[in-house]
Amino acid sequence: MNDKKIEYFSGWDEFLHLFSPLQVPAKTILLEEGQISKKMFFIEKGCLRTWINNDGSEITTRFFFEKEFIGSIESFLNNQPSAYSIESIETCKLLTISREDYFYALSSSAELKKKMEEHLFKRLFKSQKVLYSFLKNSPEQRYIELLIKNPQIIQRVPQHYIASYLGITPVSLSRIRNRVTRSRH
Amino acid sequence: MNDKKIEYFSGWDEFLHLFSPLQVPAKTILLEEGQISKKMFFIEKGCLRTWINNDGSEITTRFFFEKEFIGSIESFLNNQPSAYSIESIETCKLLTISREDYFYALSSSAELKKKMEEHLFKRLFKSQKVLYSFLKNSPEQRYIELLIKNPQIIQRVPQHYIASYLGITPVSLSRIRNRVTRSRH
DNA sequence: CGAAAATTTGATCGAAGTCAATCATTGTGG
DNA sequence: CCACAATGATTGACTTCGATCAAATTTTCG
Repeated sequence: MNDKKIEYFSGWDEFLHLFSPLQVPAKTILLEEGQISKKMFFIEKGCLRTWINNDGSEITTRFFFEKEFIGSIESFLNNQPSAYSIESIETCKLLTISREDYFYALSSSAELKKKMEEHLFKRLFKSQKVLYSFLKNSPEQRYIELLIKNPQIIQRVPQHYIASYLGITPVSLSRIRNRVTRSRH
Repeated sequence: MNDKKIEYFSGWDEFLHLFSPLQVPAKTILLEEGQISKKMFFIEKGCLRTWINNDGSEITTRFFFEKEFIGSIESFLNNQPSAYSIESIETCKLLTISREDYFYALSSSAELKKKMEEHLFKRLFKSQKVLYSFLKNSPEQRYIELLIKNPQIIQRVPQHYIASYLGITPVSLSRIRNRVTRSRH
């Protein structure tokens, strides 16, 4: 592992040996809804999504990109079935760590433990903010917000995933895109 | 304070002296959006709501009832402006605790600290579940869900607050209620 | 009781859903 | 590397449902 990787891992430096590399093609399911999460993944390259099943149709709940950790924390921490699936969107280079090693690292480093707590906090706020956006805004407004705040999602992710993330159908998203780009002519 | 109250407070028993009682009439604002939270409230009697401002119109984000703590935890913990306001819906009997005393209690009791962490977790999951409900369900389905899972909200809270909580207008909620009760005839 | 607030009802509009067809892009095997 | 199949995105026609504006009715509360 080179220095660049180490930089991503502030706090994790001394535990690099606990991670093992994993390369997966697009559309690989790393964790299935209902299963208990045994691993966390650090994304070196590529992007992934989490999704929940809704009567056979998939609803994407979040996207993840380079330098982020992805995993079903709730499942991982409480040893409970995951509420969602994790799937690669692109070919991904990942670093995986087992449940045991993850907890070992956390228990060995107060710094990591604190980071973990902060991370959970941030997720809570983020989740609240997304919810507020649903309460406040129309699908079109949410799309425009995404376009401004998370352009890489628009650029890298297939549209039908984005549609379900916005709570609408691919057909409606296509029409919204048409409206929006037209009005910016 | 009688035994009944103490029972609500499992973990807080030894810190009862840090709380002071407060009675407020309906529609009293206990914390205003943008201000830094100085207090947490334990609800002995009554119900309250949190709400955010959206271009002058209020959007209710959550309801709180007896035996719950209410406060802007994010503001409280990080000493930052609150994202939402806190307001009584009914006349309320509250127990208030200051920021300082709250932290003092938490630092004195590992049990309380653990409870606090678990509480934050639960909030995260709850927030996610509500978000998933918005992604999966129509306003009508969300109303029916509320009717089944949180009947006391329907019973005790004025409809226009519930409407904004569901992400719709009071007019639409009235029509949904009409449809739903009609179909159950 | 009477005023204010909340809820209901009516009419109309617009945006998202659905179904279906077409067009574009991607990816795979010969 | 091309051909063709599969998948994804767009467009059209139509339906449904929530938003809006306005008025009427009911409830709440001083």
